[in-house]
Amino acid sequence: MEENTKERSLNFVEEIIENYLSEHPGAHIQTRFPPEPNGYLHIGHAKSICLNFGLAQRYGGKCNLRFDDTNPVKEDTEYVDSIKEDIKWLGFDWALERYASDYFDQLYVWAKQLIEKGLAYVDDQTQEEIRLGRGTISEPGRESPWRNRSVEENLRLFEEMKNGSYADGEKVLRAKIDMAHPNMLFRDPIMYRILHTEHHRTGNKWCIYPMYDYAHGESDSIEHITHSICTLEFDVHRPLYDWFIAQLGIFPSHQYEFARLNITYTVMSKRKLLQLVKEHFVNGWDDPRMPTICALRRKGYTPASVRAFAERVGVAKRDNVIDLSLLEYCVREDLNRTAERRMAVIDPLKVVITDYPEGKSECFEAVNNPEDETVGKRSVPFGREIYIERADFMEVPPKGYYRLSVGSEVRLRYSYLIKCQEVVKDTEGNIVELHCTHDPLSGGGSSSDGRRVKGVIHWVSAADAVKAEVRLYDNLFAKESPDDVEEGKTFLDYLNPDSLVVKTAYCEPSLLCAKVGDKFQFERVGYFCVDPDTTADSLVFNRTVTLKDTWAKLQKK
RNA sequence: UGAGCUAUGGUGUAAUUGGUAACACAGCAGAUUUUGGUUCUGUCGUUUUGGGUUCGAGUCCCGAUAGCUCAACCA
Repeated sequence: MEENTKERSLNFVEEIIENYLSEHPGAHIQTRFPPEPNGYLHIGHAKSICLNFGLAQRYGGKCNLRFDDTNPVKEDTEYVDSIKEDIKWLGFDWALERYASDYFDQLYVWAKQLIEKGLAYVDDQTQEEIRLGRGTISEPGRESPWRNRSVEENLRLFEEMKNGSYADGEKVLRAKIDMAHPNMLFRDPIMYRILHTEHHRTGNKWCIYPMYDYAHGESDSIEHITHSICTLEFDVHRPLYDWFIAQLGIFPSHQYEFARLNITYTVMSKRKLLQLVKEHFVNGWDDPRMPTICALRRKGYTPASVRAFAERVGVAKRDNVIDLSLLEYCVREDLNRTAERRMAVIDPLKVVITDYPEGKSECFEAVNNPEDETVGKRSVPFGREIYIERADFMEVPPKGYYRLSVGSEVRLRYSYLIKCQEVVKDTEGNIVELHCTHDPLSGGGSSSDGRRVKGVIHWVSAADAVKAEVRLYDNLFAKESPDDVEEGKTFLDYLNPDSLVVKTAYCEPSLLCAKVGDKFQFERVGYFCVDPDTTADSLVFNRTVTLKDTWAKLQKK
């Protein structure tokens, strides 16, 4: 992919890989992206996807997609499908599609081997007893009374567990390690629990299911994963990951951890995202305000922009919070190059060109994309009555304002120079209409006398305007770090009440042909894309991101 | 009986592995511009702290401090 060829220094994972490659001449790397199919992927996963698949591409290796489906109570094929769709949309393809559940038979055999080696036992304690027995962070745990059962008894019990002789929670299989270990995970971790639950792939074949710690390393090993890359919170799991592989004597996969992605003005935890959806603070997983991949797609982000973002945030081990502005920069950078320009008025104010003949109309040529001549030009109709943006007129213009005001002249983009002569107000004093005159010699380009006008505003012919619903999105949260909650509050208290504003816009008629997913720059306003809610007789646009607005910034000061 | 991980401008990430701390985003100022967009130029500002080793330390050593992770039959 083009952005991978750019020169830049190596991140720490790439350094590890280059060392590995130089120490193993002729070897190739194998990575994997291992989501649990229990929810939708978000931008944090996109970073992981770009890392795992990107590394494989860059170093001539392979990357598998492996669903970590060891907990049937939370998982579903619905999520499997959405995950695959998102990865493909991002522009990646996996070598092998695998499931941890593909390995249930092998995992069961290995568990019996560990029992035979005296390294695992069946524990009859209740969940509560096990929890208490584990001790705490500063006190050692206690050994289970069932810890020293014979190999034969453990083997028999484990098989009975598998055969369904026990109810959920009655027994577990535990690794026999060290109940006083400073790493809590080594205090006889649970390897298998009983779950009489149908699995989305194995159906009712199994009623015992392996835990993450027991399944993950072995699954990596089976696939000969050379570099098992995960996020920092799994750091404490690595010794256990290595322990199982060592005890079994199987292919030595190795785990490396990087810091997960955080972005300002949003949350990234699956739990919180689920709550936003379930409690209808947003309209589903693909609500464009969500940080999910499907939401970004719907909002109008391009795969290339998300990839570029993943590349720019870097890979390191320290906790980080990326400025949302970087994500926005990435999508603007891409869309500026690729999105065709159109004119649309979001907050309309009618303008009558009083000296333009009634009933007359004409067309002006407009450049589709100044960054890309190959996409040509289009024709935009003009008439006596047009709409302009309310913000493009001010009765009392502040210093530095060079749009329209009474007596001032502006350029209508691609069209005439107009001068405002009169403001028409309703009985309450609201501006309802502007009366302007035009310079008939200024159409499209130069002015008759070479005078230059600084202000250029966009417009739409009233007679030809196409109405569209535009959904203007802002940050979901009003607080930069909604995860940092003050006493007595929750992250929900920081939701931005204005994260979605819906307006009816007047669009130039060429937009009538726009299809779902099409992306445009509405000149001087922002990037927009056609939402799937669009029907034959109603156009709906999502605002992907605004244009940079230096003027608005100046005004805030 | 606590263990592990991490500390570099506002935010991220680098630093040829001990040799002038740089790049991007954000900010600020200006130029260009029929988008207050784009582009271009300039500018602001950085090694948590205290010792030590060394001609020389962001990098090595020792000690503090701060942040994060771990006590699900979740992943």
